[in-house]
Amino acid sequence: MRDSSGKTPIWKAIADALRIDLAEGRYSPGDKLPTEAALADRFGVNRHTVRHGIAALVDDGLVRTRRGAGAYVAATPTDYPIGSRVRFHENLIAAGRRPEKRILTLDERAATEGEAKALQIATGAPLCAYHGLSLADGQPIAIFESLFPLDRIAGITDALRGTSSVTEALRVAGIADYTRASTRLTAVRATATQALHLQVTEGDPLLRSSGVNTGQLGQPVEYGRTWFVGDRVTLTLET
Amino acid sequence: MRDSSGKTPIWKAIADALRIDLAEGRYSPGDKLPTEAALADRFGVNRHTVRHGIAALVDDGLVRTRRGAGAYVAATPTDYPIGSRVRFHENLIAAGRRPEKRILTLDERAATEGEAKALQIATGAPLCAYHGLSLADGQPIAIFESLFPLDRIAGITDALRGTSSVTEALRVAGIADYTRASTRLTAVRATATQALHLQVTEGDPLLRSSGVNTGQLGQPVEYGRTWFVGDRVTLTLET
DNA sequence: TGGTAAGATATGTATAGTTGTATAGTAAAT
DNA sequence: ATTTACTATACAACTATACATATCTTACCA
Repeated sequence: MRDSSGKTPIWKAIADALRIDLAEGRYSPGDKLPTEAALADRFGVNRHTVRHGIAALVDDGLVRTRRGAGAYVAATPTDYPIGSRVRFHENLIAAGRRPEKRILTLDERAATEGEAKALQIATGAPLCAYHGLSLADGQPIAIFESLFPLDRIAGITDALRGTSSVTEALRVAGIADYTRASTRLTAVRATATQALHLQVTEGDPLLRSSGVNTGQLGQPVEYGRTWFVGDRVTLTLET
Repeated sequence: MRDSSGKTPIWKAIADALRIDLAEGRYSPGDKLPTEAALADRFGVNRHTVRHGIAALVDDGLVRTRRGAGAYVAATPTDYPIGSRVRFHENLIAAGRRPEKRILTLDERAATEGEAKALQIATGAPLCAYHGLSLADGQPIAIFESLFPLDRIAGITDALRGTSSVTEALRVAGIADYTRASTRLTAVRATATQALHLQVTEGDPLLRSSGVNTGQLGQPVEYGRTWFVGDRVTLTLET
């Protein structure tokens, strides 16, 4: 079920891009469009694909071509059905919202190779896996998975069962303070399971953040990954 | 023994065979794989079976396909540090990659309300709009739009036409140094046009970063938005 | 000054090759 | 009986290349 909203053919996307250029007044009637070769280069496609796109504009009467000369603007569109241009849903999750955490699973298991590497422990070493859901005003905004090395932080599992707050649980387990050593961000598609928990559609864009928190001695105490719903969250970095 | 582990599907065997070819360096990033027909012939199977195998490699991010062109070995994802000093060329050179910028459009126009607010200028004030494509090792990794207030930085447009490097152009225009004042991140879907330029599929997840760079006096000199391809870039935060 | 020829540039046309998608069918495993 | 893995076929979409044809530019010459 992969975005049944229909894929736009390349030639149409090019035609639309040019239509926007016309509508925004980047070209006036009588102006010469870039050559087919230039456009093909700009869009990174074959000249024939550009020709197809231009043909659509000619068909609409927006452009007129002359063999050997070029393509010239005949008219500018009064309205272009490209839909919403650049859309800003800057839905800041600002202050004044009611945060909530919900535990999905909380268990102890062995570390996989990648997890072990991030936490600087041996593959197969025991860890606590805390998988949960973050909500604001009852609306899910992220799911996360936090992993704690049990060799370093015994009793973290029970601590988490009591509080659901990572900071609080780490304090109970003996880690008074911790700092974020690294953060990595990228965008991914929501899997079916993620989509279910986050109440979005499978394939919707998620902002994935992964990072390691270290204790006062520099030893990794938590490896966490969080998937934010792109529509509902904007991360703001202060520098 | 009808051990299921001994019964590898054909498509998987093909994928593994290709994976070995890649791992052993028989193909380098950017190289073209044999055509599906050729592979089908070589392995003595139907083209669809080969396609299934290649699809697995695409899913792993090892290979990229272009309709009508072929299947190409993908470059490994780029780590992109983002902090108070964001410099495209420096970042990628430090990562051992060959950076490149391509100008899509470069013109001067009036600021919209939102843009004016970000740059702390009056709505309708003149600005320079630089829309372009960023590549690493020839592979597109992001598209961006940078806006410069012309009242503060006269001549930036011509400077950009010459160099395409923001840092260099700002230097020519009199801004010796600048730092990033704020960064905001979220995940969005690629539009048809964005997908076209980035050579991804419409709807693929993009990491959108927007931020303001300020000069030494703290005055905004650039308001930029960048859309990174999730598959090809990981932003790393300096702490 | 004006005309003309040559060359570069640009669109139009043709052909073949490659990937993407859809449909239908077959044999084997569950 | 249904599902799974693969085959077979056809067509659509895009690429790659070559060449034909029209236009523009420039140089040259009378």
